[in-house]
Amino acid sequence: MGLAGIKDVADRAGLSIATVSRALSGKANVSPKSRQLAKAAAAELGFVPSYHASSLASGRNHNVGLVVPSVHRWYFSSVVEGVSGALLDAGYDLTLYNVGDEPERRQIVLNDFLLRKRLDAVIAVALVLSEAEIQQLLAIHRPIVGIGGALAGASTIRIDDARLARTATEHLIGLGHTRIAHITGDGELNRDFKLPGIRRAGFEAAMAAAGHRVRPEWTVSADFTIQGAYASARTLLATATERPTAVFAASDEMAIGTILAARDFGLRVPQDLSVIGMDGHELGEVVGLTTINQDPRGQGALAARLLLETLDAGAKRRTKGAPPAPEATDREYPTEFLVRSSTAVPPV
Amino acid sequence: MGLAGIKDVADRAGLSIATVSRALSGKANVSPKSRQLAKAAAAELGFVPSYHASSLASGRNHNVGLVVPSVHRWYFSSVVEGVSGALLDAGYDLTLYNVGDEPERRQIVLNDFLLRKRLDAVIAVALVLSEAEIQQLLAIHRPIVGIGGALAGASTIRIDDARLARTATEHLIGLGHTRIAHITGDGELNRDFKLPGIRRAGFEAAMAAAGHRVRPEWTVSADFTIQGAYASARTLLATATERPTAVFAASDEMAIGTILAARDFGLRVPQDLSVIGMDGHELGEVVGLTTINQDPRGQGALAARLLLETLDAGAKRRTKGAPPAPEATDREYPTEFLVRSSTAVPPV
DNA sequence: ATGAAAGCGCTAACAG
DNA sequence: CTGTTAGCGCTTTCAT
Repeated sequence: MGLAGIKDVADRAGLSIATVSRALSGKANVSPKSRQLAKAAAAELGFVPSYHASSLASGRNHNVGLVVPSVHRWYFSSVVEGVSGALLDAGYDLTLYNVGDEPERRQIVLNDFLLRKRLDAVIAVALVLSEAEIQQLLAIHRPIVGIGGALAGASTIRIDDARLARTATEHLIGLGHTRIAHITGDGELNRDFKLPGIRRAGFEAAMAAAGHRVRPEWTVSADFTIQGAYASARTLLATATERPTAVFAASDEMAIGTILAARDFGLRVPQDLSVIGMDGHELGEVVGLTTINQDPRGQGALAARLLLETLDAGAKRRTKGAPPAPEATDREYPTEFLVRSSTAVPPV
Repeated sequence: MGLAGIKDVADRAGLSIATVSRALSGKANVSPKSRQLAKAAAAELGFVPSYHASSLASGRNHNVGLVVPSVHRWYFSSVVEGVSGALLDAGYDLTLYNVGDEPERRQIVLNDFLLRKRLDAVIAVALVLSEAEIQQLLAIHRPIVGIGGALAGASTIRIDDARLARTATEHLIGLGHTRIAHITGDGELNRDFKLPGIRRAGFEAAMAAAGHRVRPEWTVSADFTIQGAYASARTLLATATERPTAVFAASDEMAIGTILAARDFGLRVPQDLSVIGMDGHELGEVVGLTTINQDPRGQGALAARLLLETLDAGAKRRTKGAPPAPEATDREYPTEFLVRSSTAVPPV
């Protein structure tokens, strides 16, 4: 009990190591009877193959790396759940790299961890990688897929943030709003994470197209959390005169923070203030948030499935020179506009 | 470039493979000059060691497994962040097992994934493992540490949930409340996760000690999310007559859901209803939630550090029979009672 | 269909 | 201090 090698299984089954290996890994050229024998012996001994040995010998790791800025944020943990589920079902391990804010940590992960040949593939979420960094990864023959971020040369799954931000803003404009504020991301975040800028550009494009003025003092930034946006929104809404009639927050979390802040000032949503977000946070339901639902969990699951397909297809080619034809596809993931009760016509 | 083995480095440095191995892994018995040579050659070739080969040969994996019910929930993602940071700093990989609700998945993770000998240790969060399951893990000579859950025979880091729940309830009682409701966890959750029951017991003990009646209809359950508790709290607070004057929610998320529900009914917190939670969710600040702050991130980091120490100490003993003296310590992590503005004396 | 044998890339005694 | 020699536990040709 406890430790049992393939050798033990072979002995117990009265077969050779080679046959047991083939039998257990579902390969062809094994008689039904031998396969039975091998499986029985393995079960009896509680045999679990050493993945190190098997990886070393076969070149397949059954392990994919997932790089995220912070699992503590809603969007990323959603993606992680999606990726995790798909991987677990396929018998793959998931190695998580929670890189956080510090650039050094990002460097270490990119230059050391990811290159240790332990991973069959890597999924990078909302991470802006340089062409060189991507090449470095591709150089070790590992497919990469990006979620929610632009990865030149690698496959990506994403939504069209610019267009959707524009759509969200247009919803407000369509209701008759002209005095619209925007909550965007912090400068801090923009470094490796240019999404706030993209959504902001969408907002500004919609405003410009409608001929509405974007007031600089009505574009405030926060850290993409409820509490951060709450604080920013309080500042935004503090002055009763010259108050916007609507807010487009660059994320649902920030939209929710805004709604909480509005309530503090006695502002009714949507009668006094309309608020729209983006992403599809579960909490949006509770506060009746109008939003555009992207399904990060689904995106994660899709990314994992695509990767697994690629890996199954490419089988083994470890020593070979050519990358497993990444074929860099860029898919747009479907979204859903959810009109709930946080948006309405502006007050008269 | 791209692929370079230790052999290439040895050739380039004019040293033997063995010396290069020693030099690069910082071992003793290498002349400064040789070490320099080896490092230079490695750098020039962009050599990154294969962890499979190295693990297979040395028995050390530089990889710890982390098992959590759901990274999507605040508490768990906090722990993951803590563990991740400590591990990354130590050069360790983190393999994440997000087991979710399905018992089958839990089984698979426990019986297959964790036994694949890829892990040096495992951290299990809020997971109730049977003695047999723990023994199975210990049998493969891997230390286990549990966070927030009872693991017979393994080391654990946890808070005294029963006592703290009691303390929280007593805070309410001390303010003069007698009509106190409790929001506990779903039956669903109780299966592998008996924390709700423990906190509930603490609540009931405090009530009994004070001679207050625990009304069955005032103990409602939810799924430990804001939105779930919001729904449950709406039911609880719906009837204006016979309404509790205070609520002790078994988690901050549920306390926040309760506060949101209260607002919907026009109830002011704390004037009309006092609410107290437990855990230390960041969002608690925004709504002024009185709570008991446990620092899950810190707990995760601590668990990881303890494990790393054990691993460094035990060095190698792969083939040896005896476990690396787990010495099953059970530490209580410090907490902090945070009185904010969601609790006050009951309405007259 | 099966077994023998040759590694996968590195570490760890063991001699020098 | 350094090189030589065995493996770590599997997978995989290659014969049979």
